[in-house]
Amino acid sequence: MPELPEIETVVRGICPHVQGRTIIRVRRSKVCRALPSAARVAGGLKGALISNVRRRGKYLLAELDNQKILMVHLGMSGQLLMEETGEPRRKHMHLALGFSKTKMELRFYDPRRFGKVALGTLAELESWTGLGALGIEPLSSSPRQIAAAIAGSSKRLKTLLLEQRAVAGLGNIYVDETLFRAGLHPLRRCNSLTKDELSSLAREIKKVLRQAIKEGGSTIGDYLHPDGQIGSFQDSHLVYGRAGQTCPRCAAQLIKESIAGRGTHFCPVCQPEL
DNA sequence: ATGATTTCCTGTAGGC
DNA sequence: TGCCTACAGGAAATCA
Repeated sequence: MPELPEIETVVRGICPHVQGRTIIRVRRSKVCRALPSAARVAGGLKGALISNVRRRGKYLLAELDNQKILMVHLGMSGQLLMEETGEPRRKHMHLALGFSKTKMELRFYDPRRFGKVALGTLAELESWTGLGALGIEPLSSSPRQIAAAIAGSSKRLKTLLLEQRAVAGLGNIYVDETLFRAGLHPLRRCNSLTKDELSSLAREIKKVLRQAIKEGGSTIGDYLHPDGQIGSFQDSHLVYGRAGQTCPRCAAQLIKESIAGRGTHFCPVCQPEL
């Protein structure tokens, strides 16, 4: 499932291919989920030049020269791939952008269709999607700022971190990995953390995300780099997907239970409740 | 306000 | 091999 490190990898991967290029061709599928509508998005993209590509939380934002922004959220199974125009499309391609001066096409695949595409001004995108309610960017915030964003809430750690409203970009994998590394039980209330625990959590969030980006993200199931390569951070997962195995820190068995509606992996010994 | 539950979807894995 | 069911989950909507 694409989270902050995966989106960051996608942004870095497609930016050199599309920045400064004009969109000369748009293809879309009937089931493409787009705001305000697939037809409006396709029409609005044609002829526009992409001036920059950046990331906010798990949203990819391609800024155009006409004041509008193409926003892509990969949802669960979305992929953005650069492929040659002549290369046959695989199943579930929802959008393809062809550019001037290159044979490479930007293709959006999304089998499970939890992804989203939108074209509008920043203000429009913020009102149409969760983009407007995003919390701070963990990688451009200090540990103190991250700690402050988490500290006041009465919510459970797992719930708050999945919500995107306090801190943006973490999903199920990185929340579990971060909480394990900080030695915190996912059901702990945010406002119950000591100063040291908050500080440790904030530092681990940054550390995990930075390392994951360095390793090209986690490929679990669908996620691929825009060039088709897989990430390798899954090899560095300490708890995610390792239920039943031995904790890398102690002798205990890692467990998985449903918390905040998500499969949650942790060590009952290293991450004590209360 | 919070939290639990449901919805959207398809591919994959498991049982038989 | 094939059929069936359960499960995975990001974000938004719904309900208690």
